[in-house]
Amino acid sequence: MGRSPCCEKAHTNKGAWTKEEDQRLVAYIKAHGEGCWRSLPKAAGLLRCGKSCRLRWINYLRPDLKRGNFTEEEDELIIKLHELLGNKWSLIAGRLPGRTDNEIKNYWNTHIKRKLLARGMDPHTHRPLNAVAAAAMPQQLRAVHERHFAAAAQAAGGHHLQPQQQDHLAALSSCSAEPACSHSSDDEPAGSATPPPPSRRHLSIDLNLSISLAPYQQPGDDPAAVKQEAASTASHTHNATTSTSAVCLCLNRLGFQRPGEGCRCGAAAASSSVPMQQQQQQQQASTQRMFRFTAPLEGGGL
DNA sequence: AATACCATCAACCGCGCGCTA
DNA sequence: ATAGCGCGCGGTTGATGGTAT
Repeated sequence: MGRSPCCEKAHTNKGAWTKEEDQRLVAYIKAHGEGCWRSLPKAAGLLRCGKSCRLRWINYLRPDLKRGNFTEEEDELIIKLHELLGNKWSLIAGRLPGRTDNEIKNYWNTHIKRKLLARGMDPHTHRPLNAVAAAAMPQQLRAVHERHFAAAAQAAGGHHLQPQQQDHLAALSSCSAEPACSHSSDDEPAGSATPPPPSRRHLSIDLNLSISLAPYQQPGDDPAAVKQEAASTASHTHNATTSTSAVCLCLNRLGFQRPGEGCRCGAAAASSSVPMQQQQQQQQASTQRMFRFTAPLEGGGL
């Protein structure tokens, strides 16, 4: 199907925003709230495209934005989340209060990429740049590595994984295919022959992730409904693998717009019978809640 | 002082997804 | 079932400021 332009481009301003435009946008959103970006420019008296207004608000004008440099903790968190999620900047941003996807994306491209390269890491794969050596990792060494990781997960408590889930989790960790753990900090050159205890290596940053079997089922859930939902969830993640196992990432403010989106969170999806106003209130509250994010594991299932 | 080069980041663009008529 | 719309996302671009020569 054809696609209509997002707005009338002939009569819109482009480029940097003026102070007056900012003030108009802020005043309008304060009065009427976010949303309806397409009609907002006209209503607010702005000669801007709706998308441009949205971007300006989200990336620059929102009152809850944290300005200033990224901390070392934020750096490490971004690296870890990128390792898990890839270039899903909005999801990563959901884990960093006050930071926007655009900001993180820019920061990644200008700072963190270089930082990882300096560590001898590939910023895309989070593996050592010497991938040939990594591929030749002896099976025994790999097994030892994975055992370390599983033990650490157990020691961390709360996550009782099936052996194959442990394998999957280990596979998610770049360490699983590395001759030596390369999650080195600046004072630890990559390629050290003896991997330090995984409990420190892998769990030094609490990502608040939980592992569970998909679909996430609450007591009292109708099994048929759960089954149906599992199918729907799989179809919008990675084209429905045959696997039923999933990594369920319980992320605070992961980026979902509605309760229940992406997964059956304990916070519960808003019922369609709930009045619109109540749903909106729930939606607002939900941004401060925990959500679960499901994605099928690589390479099949249990 | 002038110029070139580089780094940063705000903003734009195109596309995909979900919703609805 | 399908077309159209609105929104959000990720990649890219371009303006600007800083630094090196």
